Amino acid sequence: MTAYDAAQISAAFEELVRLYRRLSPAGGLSATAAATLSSLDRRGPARLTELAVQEGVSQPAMTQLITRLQDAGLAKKAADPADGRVVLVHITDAGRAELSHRRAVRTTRLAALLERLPANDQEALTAALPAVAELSRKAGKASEPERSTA
Amino acid sequence: MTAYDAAQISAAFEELVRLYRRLSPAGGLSATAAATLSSLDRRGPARLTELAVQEGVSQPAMTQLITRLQDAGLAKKAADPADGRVVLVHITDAGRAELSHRRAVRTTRLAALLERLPANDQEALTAALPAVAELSRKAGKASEPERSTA
DNA sequence: TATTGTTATACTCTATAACTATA
DNA sequence: TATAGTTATAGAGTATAACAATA
Repeated sequence: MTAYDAAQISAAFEELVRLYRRLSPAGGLSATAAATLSSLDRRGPARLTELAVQEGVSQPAMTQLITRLQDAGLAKKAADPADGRVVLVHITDAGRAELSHRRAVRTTRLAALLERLPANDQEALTAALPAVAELSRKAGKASEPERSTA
Repeated sequence: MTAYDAAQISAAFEELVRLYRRLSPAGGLSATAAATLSSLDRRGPARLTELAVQEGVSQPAMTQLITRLQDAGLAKKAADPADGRVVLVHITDAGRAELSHRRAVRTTRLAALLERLPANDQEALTAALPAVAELSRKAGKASEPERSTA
């Protein structure tokens, strides 16, 4: 893995993010809102501070974002019985439905593009999936060091 | 390429976009500003309306974004000699330098993660680069961009 | 005292509507 | 009339600072 390879992969990221934005459905949720909701769906309930760090926004911004999600019925706040200062944020069924809808739209649009790729390109993308998962996992560990017993 | 494969690749996109956001330098430019500047760099001068459509924002929003970029010295507006109504937007040397800096930061951070991946994962990512380029090319040829949140 | 979260205030970025200038 | 862009106004989303409540 040379520095050149890293630069190439980084450039490919730029392309993919641009493509992702084009494939994503319009309306409703901001980028941070969608990412936060997705995190609540994948990882389960979380504290406000935790979510703020995760998404790279300030604590007040996350307070307000969660308030908006709650007003929209997509998330809800609950008290932590063990610590009165803590707010635990949960995704709601409506939140899951919204996420699911957005993913379905994106996937449908992406599938239409993938179909038009040569077979070897399709295979290369599929073959890279475990590497992406591992990369994401390592990045997650980097900025959220503890909390893992392993 | 099954529907399941498409869904998996779509999910991997979600992970990559999250990772990209975390790797990107915080200061200065908004996501749209960075994307617009990058487009001006890659594709050359463009009209305001063209840029607005490309980035999925309104025309007034693009007017203001370009004004901000111009105030920051990163882009400049020029008249189109062929049509008095048209404004052609150019990137400046300072704009290119800013882009270059942002890419360097992102690449450095990404390289640190890539180094810690097993060799076969590194190879799978490198092997997927041509497929990403092709995917991006096909998407570019497809219809107009959607408004992008999520 | 330290941690968790909220409130107050201001700034950036965006959209829609109404406008000006050119074709 | 149609097109390219700007100005006016309002709202969403964000940050920093100051605050309240709990540990």
